[in-house]
Amino acid sequence: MKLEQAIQSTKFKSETHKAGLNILYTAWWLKTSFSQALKEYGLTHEQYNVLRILKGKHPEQMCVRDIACRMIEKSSNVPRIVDRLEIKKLVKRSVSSFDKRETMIQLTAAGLLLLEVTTKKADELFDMQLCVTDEEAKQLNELLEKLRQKEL
Amino acid sequence: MKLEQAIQSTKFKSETHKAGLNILYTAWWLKTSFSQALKEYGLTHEQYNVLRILKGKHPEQMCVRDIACRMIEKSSNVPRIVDRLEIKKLVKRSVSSFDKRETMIQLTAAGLLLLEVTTKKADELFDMQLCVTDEEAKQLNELLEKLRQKEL
DNA sequence: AACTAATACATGTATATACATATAAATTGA
DNA sequence: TCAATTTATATGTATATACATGTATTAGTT
Repeated sequence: MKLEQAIQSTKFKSETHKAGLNILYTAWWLKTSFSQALKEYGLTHEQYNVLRILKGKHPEQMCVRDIACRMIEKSSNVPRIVDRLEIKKLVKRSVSSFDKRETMIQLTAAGLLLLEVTTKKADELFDMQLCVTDEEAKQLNELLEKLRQKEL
Repeated sequence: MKLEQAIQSTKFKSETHKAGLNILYTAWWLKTSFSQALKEYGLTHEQYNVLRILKGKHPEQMCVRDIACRMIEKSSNVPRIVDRLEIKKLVKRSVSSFDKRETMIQLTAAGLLLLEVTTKKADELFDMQLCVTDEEAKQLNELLEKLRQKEL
């Protein structure tokens, strides 16, 4: 669907301005289908993201700060997301012996299992939902990274 | 910044998978600088979005549903965003005389004034922050719209 | 060692997102 | 016409985002 239809607006200040809105809309669209797919497993996409990050180091533990800096949305409140994962017994908290300020997080067996199932679903969704060739995806990645030259 | 640095991850299942994450990250990045710019005016970017939509029809009024379907994030709770704008006297609510179920929303003079100032700021930000040529932006728009072929 | 600053995390608050439910008004159709 | 359905909005709840503050621990300085 054209952006014009999606947000019922036809006049944009420039192609660049339109690109900005197009990125925001596409991200919403992607997040929505992703969340939908995770719903039957009782996970939000932020919770899934934390589990994925933990998997990267598993069976090692990770501290909250290390998780936070790997999150897509940097302003995520990781302690609170971990709270919810802990209630569901998908992760385990423990105080670091190195540095008692640090809380170490580790996937449980249940977390690992759930992650395997949901990852399969999530990967399928990405492949199905995103209709671009490998070459186009590469081009898209280059354009997005150029666009973000000016850092925060 | 490369996505790899941004989320400290080097292995992606495919270029397409990376593109998905890249879109999500870029949207977060854009939303963040946008919100930052609006902050000194006491507006969130959703509140700004509603004001912009209202401006499109001003001085006519719009009903909640019409605003909602023009929002970038379709799951936005427009009545609640309008609540906050109303408290700040930036918009005015009234019951439609056509259909008493509809609530009509209209920009106030204060809302219109604030919008003019913030729009200037926001447009400047878009121009400054998004480092692509017109041609690249056009390409980006085409790629995003192709990517979204499979609708929700 | 004791004081200060910095760090890591938890927690609090306001707003937003996502979705379910409630309420009132309009529409449909028997 | 009146009951049932649909529509428009409001409201409630859980989670997330964005940011400020609190608390414990570590690191740095004198």
